[in-house]
Amino acid sequence: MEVDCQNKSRDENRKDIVVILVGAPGSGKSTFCEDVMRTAHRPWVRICQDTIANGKAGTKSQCLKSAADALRNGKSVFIDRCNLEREQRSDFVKLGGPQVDVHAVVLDLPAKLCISRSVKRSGHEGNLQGGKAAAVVNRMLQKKELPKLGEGFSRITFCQNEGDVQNVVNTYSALGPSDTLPSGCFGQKNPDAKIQLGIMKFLKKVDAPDTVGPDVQTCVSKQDTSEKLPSQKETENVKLSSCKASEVTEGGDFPRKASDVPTLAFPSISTSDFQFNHEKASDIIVEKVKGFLDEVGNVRLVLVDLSHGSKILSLVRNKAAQKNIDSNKFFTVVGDITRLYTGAGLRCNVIANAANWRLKPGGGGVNAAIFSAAGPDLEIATKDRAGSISPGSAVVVPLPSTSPLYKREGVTHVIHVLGPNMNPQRPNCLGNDYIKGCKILSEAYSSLFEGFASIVRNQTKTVVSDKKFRSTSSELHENLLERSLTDHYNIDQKVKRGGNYGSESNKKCKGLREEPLVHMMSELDEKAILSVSTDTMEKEGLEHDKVGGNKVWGTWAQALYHIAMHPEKHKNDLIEISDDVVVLNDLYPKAQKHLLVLARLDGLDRLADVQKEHLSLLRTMHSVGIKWAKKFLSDDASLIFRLGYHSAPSMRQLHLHVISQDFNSIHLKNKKHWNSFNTAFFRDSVDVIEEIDEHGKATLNDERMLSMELRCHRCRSAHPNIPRLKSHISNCQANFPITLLQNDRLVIAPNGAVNEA
DNA sequence: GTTCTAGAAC
DNA sequence: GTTCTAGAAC
Repeated sequence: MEVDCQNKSRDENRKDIVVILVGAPGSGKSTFCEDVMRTAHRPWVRICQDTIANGKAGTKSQCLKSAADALRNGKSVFIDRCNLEREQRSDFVKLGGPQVDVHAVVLDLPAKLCISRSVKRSGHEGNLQGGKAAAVVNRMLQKKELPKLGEGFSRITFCQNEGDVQNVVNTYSALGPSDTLPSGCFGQKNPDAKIQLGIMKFLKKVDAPDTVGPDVQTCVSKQDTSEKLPSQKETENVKLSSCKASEVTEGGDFPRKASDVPTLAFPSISTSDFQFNHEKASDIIVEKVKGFLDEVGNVRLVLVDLSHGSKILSLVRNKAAQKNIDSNKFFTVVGDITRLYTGAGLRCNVIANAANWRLKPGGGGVNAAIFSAAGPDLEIATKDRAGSISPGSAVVVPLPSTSPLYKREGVTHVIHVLGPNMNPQRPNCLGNDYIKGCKILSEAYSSLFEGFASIVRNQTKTVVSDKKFRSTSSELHENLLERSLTDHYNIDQKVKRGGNYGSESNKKCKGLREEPLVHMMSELDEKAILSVSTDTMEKEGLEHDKVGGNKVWGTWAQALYHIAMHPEKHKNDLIEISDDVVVLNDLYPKAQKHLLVLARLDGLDRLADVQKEHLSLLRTMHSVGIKWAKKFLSDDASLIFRLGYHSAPSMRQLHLHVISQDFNSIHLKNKKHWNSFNTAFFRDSVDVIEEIDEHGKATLNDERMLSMELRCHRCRSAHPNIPRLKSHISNCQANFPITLLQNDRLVIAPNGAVNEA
C-alpha cells in the first residue's frame, strides 16, 4: 500500500511532530500556525476544528482522524483548538509514538488580551466574535489546566507575551525535516500556580485524598473555621468591622480555597428605595430562602445590609430562627456587599444586585456600589446579557476575571434582580397593591435563587466532567450531575459557536445551558419557580417575550439601535439623518421600495414603548416616510406605498416601514415575511398616530398573525405557498380592499387612482 | 432579521 | 426526486 511504502522509505532518524496548541480564543493559535507554516522547512498540516468539516466546525474525532492521516503521510501536525483542559488534549497526546513527538505550545497570554481580540475580530472561522466572545473566553479560561510533561508531552513551551510567541514561531519554522527539539518544559515563569487551580477546583467538591495534605478540607461535610461564620446557635450579625481581610494574591487568580461553598450574598430587594413593607418582605425572604435550601444542598445564602440598625435584617433573622433554618446555610451580614471578602473574610462567589430596570449603573445604594466596585467590566458583561429587566426577574451576569470585584473579592457572578416598586416617587409604582407586590417580590427571589442554582450547577459540571466523579447530595443535585455528564460532550462545540448564553436566541436550546438568563415574568406559573428542569428553562425563555411585556434583544437584533444611536458611524447606509430620525433602505427589502424611518430616541425600542409623549415624533416619522414615498412616486407613478409598524418587531428601535405594495423582492421568502406586512400585525402609521392620540397606546396584534394562511393583499385569494402567492401577486391587478383605501392608509401618485374593491 | 437544513408535502 | 416549510442556530 502507498502509505506503507512511504513509511518504509522515510528517514529512520526522522520524527514527525504533533504540536498541540493550548490557548483561549484570541490567544493567537491560528496566527501562530500560519506564521510557522509561512516559512517552515518541514511539511506541516494545521488541523483546525473550526474549519475541519468543509470549512465549518467539525468534531474532535474528525480532527483526530485528519491528524493521524497527516502523520501517516509524513507530515507534522498543528492541533489548532483550545485544548485548555487536560481531558480535551489527552486523545491528541496519544497520537505520539516512536516516530512521533508530541509537543505543547501554550499561548498563555493575558486574558484581557484574548478577550479584546476575540471581541474585536471579525470573520473568525469559529464564529466566535463580538460581545459574546468575552463571556466565552472568560469562562474557558476559568477551566484552564496548563499542560504537564506527565500527560505525555515530550516538550512544552509556554508563551506569556507576544515576544515569547515570536521566539517559538522562529523555533518551529526553522525546524528542518530531520530536526528535533530538546525535551522538557520551556518558558514557564510560574510553574505551579495555575496547574493547581484545576486540582483545587476538584478538591473543592469531593472528599480530599489523604495524600493531599492537612490544609485541604472538604466543603461537603465541614465548614472552614477560618471564615467568620456564625455557629448554629448564634443569631448575631457578622460585623465587618470586627473581621480582618484574609490573604489576597496580587493581581493573579483569586485564591480558591477547598472550603469555598457556593455562596450568594444578596441585599433585601425592594425594601429600601422601593419602600416595600419590611414585615411582608421579611416573610417572603424567609419563605423563599427556606424553600431554596430545602431543595439545593451545599450552598449558602447571605442577606446583606449596610446599616447597623437594619430592621429588615433583624426581622429576617428572627423569622429564620423561628423556622429553624440552618444558620450555617443562611445568615445575615451588616456591611458592604462589595467588600465581603476583604472586609469580612467571607467569600461569596455570587452577589445579587438590586438593579434598575435598564440595568445601568448609577442611582444609589447597592446598584451604584456594585457597578462602581466591579468597574466597566460589569457594565459590558451586563449589556452582553440583557438590555433591561422586568420586575420579578433576574439576569445572571458572569463577571470577567479582569473586574476588581472578581480579583479582589472572588465574585464570579453578579445577578441583577428587580423587585416591585411601592414608592410613588419611582417609576411603575404599584400603589398599595401588596397582592401584586408580594407576588412580584416572591418571583424576584425565585429568579435570583434559580440564577444562583444555575451557577452552582455549572460549577458542579466542571468538576464532574473533569474527573468523572459523582458525589451525592439531594435528589436535585443528583439530577444535575446526571445532566452534566451528558451535556459535557457538547461543550466544545457550543463554546466555539460563541455561546449566545442567556439571550433570546437560546430559548429553545436543549441540553447545555450555562448560567441562563433567568426571567420569571409575572405571567409565569408559580410552579416553574425553583424547578431546574430543561423544560422549565425553555418555558422561561419562551414566555418572557410577550407583546407589551419586557423584551430581551439578541445581538443580531440591535443593528438598528446602533444606527439610531450613532448614525455618524453608518453614514454610507443612511439616506437621511435628522435630530429625530434617520432613514435607510431596508437591508433585505421585501418590495421594490422598502425604507425604514428610524426613531433616534433611546429607550423607544418598539411600538409597545410608544406613549402620548412620543406623538410628535410619530408624526415626524410619518411625514418623513410620506416625503420619501412621494419622491419615489415622482419617479414611478405606478408604485403604491403603505406606511406602518410591526406589532412585535424583530429588530430593536422603533422603525416605520415605508414599503411599496408590489412585494416584488427575492428577500420575501416565507409566510412570516408576507404576513408581517399583510395582516393586522402590520399597524398603519395613520392608525397608530390616531390611537396614541386618543388612548395613549397603540393596538398590538398577536404574533400568531404571522402563521395565518397566505392571502393576496389585493383580491384576498388564498394561496398554498409562497412561490404560488408570489406568482399570483405579480399579476393580480384587483382593487385593494376598502379598509386599505380609507384614511390614507395607501399612498399613491397625485394623479393615480386606486379603485375600491 | 437571515441562513441552514431535515423532513414534510407534493 | 424536487419543492417548500418550519424550526434551530446565529
